[in-house]
Amino acid sequence: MSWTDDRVETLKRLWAEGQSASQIAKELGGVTRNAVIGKVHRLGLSNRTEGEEPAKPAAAAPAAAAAPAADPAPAPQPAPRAAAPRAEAPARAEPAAEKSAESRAEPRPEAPAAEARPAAETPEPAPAPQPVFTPRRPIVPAGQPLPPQPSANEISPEALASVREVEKTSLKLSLMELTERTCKWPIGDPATDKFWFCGLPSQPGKPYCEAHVGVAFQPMSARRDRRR
DNA sequence: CCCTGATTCGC
DNA sequence: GCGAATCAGG
Repeated sequence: MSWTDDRVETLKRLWAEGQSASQIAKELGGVTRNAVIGKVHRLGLSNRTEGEEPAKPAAAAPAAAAAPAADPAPAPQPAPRAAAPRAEAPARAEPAAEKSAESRAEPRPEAPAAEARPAAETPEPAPAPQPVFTPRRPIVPAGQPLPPQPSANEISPEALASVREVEKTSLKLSLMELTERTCKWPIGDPATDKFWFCGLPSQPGKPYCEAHVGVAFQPMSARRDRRR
């Protein structure tokens, strides 16, 4: 396979989305992750710190240089390995007044209809997973602002939200694409085209990714526990 | 071990 | 330019 204009375009897009080289390689097909990485570098889009120059302070000034008067940068801040890939911010005017909102407490990132279904009864979680375009967010681990809730046995809303988030970033693999290390959690309706498998890295020895392991392996039904 | 990207270097 | 091999890290 060669790097046709089309494939390069796809590469750029996926890379910008934050997909890993191996994932991109798999989607493109016919290339290895090395090829992808190599191409990425050749294209010069290895580091996506757009709008922010790496600021390579030419600290290698010859010793002959006299006293630099005032030392400006006291904290060199060793460039972090690789900035987390963030989605393109919606180019918007930035009113200075925006700052006040900064102190606001976050009103909870997502709160979709967290219908508490009967535990791990049915594997089909999302009734209608719309193929919405995801801006590639780094999976919020759903912290733990809410300690213990009523039933410690139920799937927490956070967990459900987390799962939904994860499913947005699922690789949507087909049956054939599943391997021993991809999450095999089914998403969507098998009777329709909107069906695929999660495909995210599975937990070692488990059939599902971390998020799905969490909802798949419940400690038995939460209800009817009081029975004695 | 699994994975990640980075780099090298023969082709 | 390409990408396998290798390196370096998580």
